[in-house]
Amino acid sequence: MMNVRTLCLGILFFGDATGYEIRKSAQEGPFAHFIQASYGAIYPALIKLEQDGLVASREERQMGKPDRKIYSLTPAGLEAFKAALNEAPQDDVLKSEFLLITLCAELVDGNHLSSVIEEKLRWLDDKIAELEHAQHCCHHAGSQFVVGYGLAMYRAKRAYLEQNRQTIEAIAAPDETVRVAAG
Amino acid sequence: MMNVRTLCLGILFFGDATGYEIRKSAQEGPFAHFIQASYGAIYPALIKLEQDGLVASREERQMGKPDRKIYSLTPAGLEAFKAALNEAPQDDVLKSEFLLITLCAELVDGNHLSSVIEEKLRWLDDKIAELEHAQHCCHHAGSQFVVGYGLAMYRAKRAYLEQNRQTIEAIAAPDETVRVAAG
DNA sequence: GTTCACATGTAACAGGTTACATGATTGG
DNA sequence: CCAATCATGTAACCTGTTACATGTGAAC
Repeated sequence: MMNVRTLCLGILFFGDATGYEIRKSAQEGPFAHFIQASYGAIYPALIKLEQDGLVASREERQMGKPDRKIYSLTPAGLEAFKAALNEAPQDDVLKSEFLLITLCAELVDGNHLSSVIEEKLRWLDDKIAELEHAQHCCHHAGSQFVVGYGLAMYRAKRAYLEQNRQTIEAIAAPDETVRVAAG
Repeated sequence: MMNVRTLCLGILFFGDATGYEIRKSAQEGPFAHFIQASYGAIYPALIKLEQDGLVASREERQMGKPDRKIYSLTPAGLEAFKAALNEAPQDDVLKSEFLLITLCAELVDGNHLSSVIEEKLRWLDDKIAELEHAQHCCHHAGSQFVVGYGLAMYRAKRAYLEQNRQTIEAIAAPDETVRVAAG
């Protein structure tokens, strides 16, 4: 169910948008933490969706900027989206290179491990700040729920990481070990 | 970096295993929450890894059961794995149909939404129990860290979900709305 | 007797990503 | 002047999934 098609329908449910804007919603913004898609997937999906009558487009000429093609959900599109939502969801999937690195900390250069952790903490701080901001701006119930869910998750990760980083940093490989081995 | 190849090397780092066992590690067990792979990806990957000299295999005949091909990491394989770990990790990726459903709760049948939430709670309880068990069994620092991380995450999700479910259940579509619309 | 766990492998297919192609305007 | 943002789209490619093919023994 959760392919780029459904994703486009979902974003259009919240308002008309161009392919460019849909990709931005999937890349940044408060819902980016559980959604992702690239141009190469979105544009063909929108074309197909229009052929299937689930979305409609109107073109808009702009001065200076390129023309934009604004898509909107058709009644049939809304029904299709509803139908997708009312199916049983698949299990959530997390892919984390970060956790693989921490899992095998003894094979990782101490400096590298620390910098990876620092970066992760900074990234989490950014996300938390972004979601806290979104929480105060948006008053749609579903959005608030999802943003709150993300916040709870990120805060838990951040707290755990800060409190337990030393357990893996202690077993990380000293500088030279890895440098020699890799050479 | 985190493709099935690297995943196989990672699992073999913890001990020799067959393709069947590698897939089990990726599917169930304490690391399943950030790793995934199917037979169709693992077996070809192992064959390729052996051609590249990163793993070695020995065959074992068994009475009653099919023969098994036990793979182990070669020194070159260990170096390749180390090199992968010492690169900058890509951002974690979460795909969640569950969150898309909650985001658009007003389009979802109330009964369906509640049953999806109940199922999610049960799933989280199972995972939490599994990880709590793993925490007491395994004394490897990296494993403990990763299991603890997963626990912190799942507990935060569970608590948030239980405390906030009514905010979306309140706006879910009453029974008939969806049934009529979908018909 | 039928389903599950063990065990390996292939092939068709789906679903995406990355890079390319194009081009104007604005801000540093 | 160079980079970034806006804006759409294609094509080659990669990676992985699902389903198929095959077979035994144990448990229910």
